[in-house]
Amino acid sequence: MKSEPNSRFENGIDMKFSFDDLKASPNQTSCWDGVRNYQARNFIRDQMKIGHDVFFYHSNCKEPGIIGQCKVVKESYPDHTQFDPKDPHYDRTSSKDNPKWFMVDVKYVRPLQRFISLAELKKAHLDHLKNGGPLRNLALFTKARLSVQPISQEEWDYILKMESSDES
DNA sequence: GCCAACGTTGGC
DNA sequence: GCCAACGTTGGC
Repeated sequence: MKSEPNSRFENGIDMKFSFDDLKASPNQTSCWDGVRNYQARNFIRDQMKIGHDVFFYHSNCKEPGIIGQCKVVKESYPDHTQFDPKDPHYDRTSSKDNPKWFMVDVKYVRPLQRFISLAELKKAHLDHLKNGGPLRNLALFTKARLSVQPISQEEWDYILKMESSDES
C-alpha cells in the first residue's frame, strides 16, 4: 500500500500519512480511506483478508520505497469519506445504500531492517525481466499507478530476503 | 515543476 | 462502443 509521507494539501486537507503516522495512530491501527480507483477498490473489497501482510510504501517523496510492514485487521467496509462533502474524496455519485468505495483497517507491524528503495526494487525487477526471477511481474512496475497493489507470496519472500542482505 | 503513463468522462 | 479530451499519479 502506498502512502505519502510528506504534507500535500488537497482542498485544504493534508494528504500526509507516513509509516510513523500509522504507528502513532490509536492502537497503531488506521482505516485506509480515500482510494478512488476501481482496480484498487476491488483488491480492497474482494482480496484483502484479516491477517494478510502488507508492505507500507512511501510515495511522492524524495526517496520512494518500502519502509515497513503492516497487516490487515479489519476487512472491507464502506469508506466514510465518500459521503462527506467537505472531504477531498467526496463522491456525490455514491450513496449509503449502495456505496462505491471501500476501505480496510491496517495495523502497524514493524519497520523493515533497512529501507528498500524504489531504485533497488527497480534494479531487481529489470534484472528479473531479463534473466528471470520473482520480481519480473511486480505490480509496482506493471501496475505502477495503483495505490493498493497485490503481491504474491514469491514476491513477498524475495523482498524480505532483500531486507536482510546488503544492497547490491 | 515537468511530463509519461494511464484511468475516466462524455459526445457522437 | 469508440476515442478525444481531460484528470491524476508519482517518479524524476
